[in-house]
Amino acid sequence: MTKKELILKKSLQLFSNKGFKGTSTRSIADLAEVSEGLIFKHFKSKNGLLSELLKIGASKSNPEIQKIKSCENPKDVISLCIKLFLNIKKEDYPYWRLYYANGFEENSQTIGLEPLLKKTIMAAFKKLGHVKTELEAELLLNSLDGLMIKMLTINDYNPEAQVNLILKKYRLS
Amino acid sequence: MTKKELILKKSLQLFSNKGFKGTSTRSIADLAEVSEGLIFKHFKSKNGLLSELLKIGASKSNPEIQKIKSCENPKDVISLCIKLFLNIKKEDYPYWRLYYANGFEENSQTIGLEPLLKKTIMAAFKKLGHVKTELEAELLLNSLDGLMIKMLTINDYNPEAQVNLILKKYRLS
DNA sequence: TCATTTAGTAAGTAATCACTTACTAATATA
DNA sequence: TATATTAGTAAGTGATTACTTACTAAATGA
Repeated sequence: MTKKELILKKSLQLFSNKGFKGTSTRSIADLAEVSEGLIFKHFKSKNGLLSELLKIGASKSNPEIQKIKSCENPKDVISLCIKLFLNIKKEDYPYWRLYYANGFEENSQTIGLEPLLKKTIMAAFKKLGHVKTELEAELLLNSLDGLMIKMLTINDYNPEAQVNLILKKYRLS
Repeated sequence: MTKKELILKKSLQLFSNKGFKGTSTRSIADLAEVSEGLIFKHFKSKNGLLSELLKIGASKSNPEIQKIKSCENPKDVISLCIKLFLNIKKEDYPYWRLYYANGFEENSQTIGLEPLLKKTIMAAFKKLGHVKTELEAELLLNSLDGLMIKMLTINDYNPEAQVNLILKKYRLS
């Protein structure tokens, strides 16, 4: 593991646990055992480091999202969205925590899964004959966001029972 | 309005918009047009000020919660929980933003409406003959938390259509 | 091989942080 | 009215902040 990768790893850990503003570049350097200057050599600024982390995290979660988007069967689309949680690895929790926390910051106009999946879910509901597709999509996304936040916040929370219940409500199990 | 009240008002505004860690005591003093020292005279520390704000906000929202808790009819309990959003005044949004953002901080083991309403909702579902009352209560709370976060994050978001849709799903409209 | 870029550091920088001190003016209470 | 408490401020405090500078050592490429 290069020192650049070490900085990325340790800063994700700290940002995710103590928050972006609650983490100093000094503490990142200490934990990664590199000089503080190296952070700025590689990422230009603390914000640049954050952007890089969000970019990497997004690209990691992209295949999963793409799989849903390219799905023809609308029932499978809904089903896969609901099951999304079960496929998120523990090691990726810090990224998702960062992603959600970032939605609470100034200026952000969207939060959670909506920008990633709303259009796809709307299309699926339309295929299934629903009329108010936007409202239905938002309802599902709100439920999923609520569950996601719980999963990311509470230690060792197992989302499986909730996932099964939601599947049942949508008659997908 | 006393200077103490001014500090409370302006700090809530800043904490809610820029986050607790993103707000300096200096900036609070500037906005409230008081000396920085006065903040510490009244609230001992920056954290003490935050606690006071959360305490005031909680006491403000308490009557609404108590009304739900003292409700005999289980259908009314569920209905009132869902309609909770419609009764939150725009002026109280900053408090709720602070409350939810605080749930994302270190150490917090709960987030959102769960600590306020879970037991009450479980009891209501039990009265209505549900078996898996905890799962059902969590599902409802997740949906409501998701909606709440959206309402607090997105400017001028109107939750009414979502509220009506959720009421419909629970056959309460 | 030699010049240039890259990885890396130690030791700064000014600005900002939460908080304190030492003080005055107003207000309440006996 | 005398005394004690409270409200309020100006000017600090040392520590920490994100970031820079000036410098090596290693790798790379023509």
